[in-house]
Amino acid sequence: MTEFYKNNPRFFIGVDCIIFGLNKGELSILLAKRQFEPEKGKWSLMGGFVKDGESVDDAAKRVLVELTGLENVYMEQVGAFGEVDRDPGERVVSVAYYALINFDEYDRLRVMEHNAQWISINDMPPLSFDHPQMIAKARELMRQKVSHEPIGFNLLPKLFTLTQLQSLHETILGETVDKRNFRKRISDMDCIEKTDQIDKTGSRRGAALYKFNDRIYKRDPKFKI
Amino acid sequence: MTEFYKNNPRFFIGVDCIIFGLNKGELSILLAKRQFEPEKGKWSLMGGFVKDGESVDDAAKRVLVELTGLENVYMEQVGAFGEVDRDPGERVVSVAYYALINFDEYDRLRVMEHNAQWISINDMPPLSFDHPQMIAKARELMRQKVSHEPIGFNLLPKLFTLTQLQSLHETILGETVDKRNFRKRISDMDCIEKTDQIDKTGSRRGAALYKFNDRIYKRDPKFKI
DNA sequence: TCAAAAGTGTTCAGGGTACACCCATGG
DNA sequence: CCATGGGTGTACCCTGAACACTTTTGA
Repeated sequence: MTEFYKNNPRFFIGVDCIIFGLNKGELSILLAKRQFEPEKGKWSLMGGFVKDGESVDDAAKRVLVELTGLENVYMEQVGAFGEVDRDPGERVVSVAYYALINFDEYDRLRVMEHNAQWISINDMPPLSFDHPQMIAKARELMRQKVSHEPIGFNLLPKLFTLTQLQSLHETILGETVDKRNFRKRISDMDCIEKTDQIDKTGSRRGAALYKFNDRIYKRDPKFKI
Repeated sequence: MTEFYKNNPRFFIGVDCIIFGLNKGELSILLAKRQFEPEKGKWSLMGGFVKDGESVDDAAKRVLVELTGLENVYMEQVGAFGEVDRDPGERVVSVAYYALINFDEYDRLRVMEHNAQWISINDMPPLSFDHPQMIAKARELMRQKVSHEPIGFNLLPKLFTLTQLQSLHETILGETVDKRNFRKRISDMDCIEKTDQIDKTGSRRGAALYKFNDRIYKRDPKFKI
């Protein structure tokens, strides 16, 4: 190692995952009650440390797999959080990521083993460290993206009703939208296809199930909701 | 330190600053030819290492002051770059920031002492490490922001002509805009005020000089160009 | 007198928004 | 038969886009 590097200090680098899922129609985050100090007893994002020989992105993916068993999940970096005292235990610079997972597919056992629970974003308990800021920034990034890129489908089942899709968008955007206008925009988009299947669980009448067609989207990546 | 932390490795944490300025009307970045290995001879963003007891944001501000003498500069975090081999010399995780500075105000001497030069973004030389990706992401973030928030004025003199402002926006957005439509939008915004001064350097006829009124903007923070 | 940049309005189309009622079904 | 969510069309407004000529003045 050259002189250039070795006069500088080294730091722990953490990753924190803001894992979004739709729990009974409610946009929720996987949180765990901390089992150890510092901030034992507060709720906390799922995190870990970057290992030797592991990229920061890979560390985040590893944390996600350890907790949910899911690979190839949609993830975005939220940013680095580097205040000196952000972790009262030790100096840790943390890189936050958000992930959008399909609620039907994750490994229940792993989540239980980590004492993690789904908490609705409308019902956040006190959180440790700077995790509230991480979540706020993640939600803002998601909000900016959801209207222009088809990321919302990562949160929905493969087949979904338009009411589910609209409700998800309303939650992410934080505002209601007109049902007819919403459906008009949907029907203008080739990449959202009606199937011949019907969902009978949400209403007596039943609602048509739709699916997102990635191939069509890739061929003509326009998207506007 | 608890067991929880101490089994994890520590890393150098770098900061890299993408310093934008308007050099003779050209959007440019301060770059330095690397004086030492690794990648000696290639061009490089201005960077440094996070020190003990210093936040990551503060490290970026320190690098900016060391190079330009400027404080209270507009800066945004671009993100963390954490690939294992991104720096061939040593494992360094780097957090990139972009800064928008007023070209009239920086300290020429400091820049010279660091062998830094302004290079137009249209004329980028080969850059070291993952600096091209950092610049690309910074430009994308700036592009997203410039139409909705008044950040462009950080790059302009206190008094500027509408032609200068339009040209800046065109450079950042990467597309030309109609002069009349642009000026119509400007005149709709109370926070951009015409002064009674005239710039005679850009044309024979002379162009009215405008200024950005931060107080008015803060009172009614709407902005749309 | 001419080159070079500053400055100025109108028209049109398309997208976005507002809005209310009937349908199908299970209980 | 009724409660519940599913599904549908139109009219208007307004924003955004296109577009060309006159003015000023230093050289």
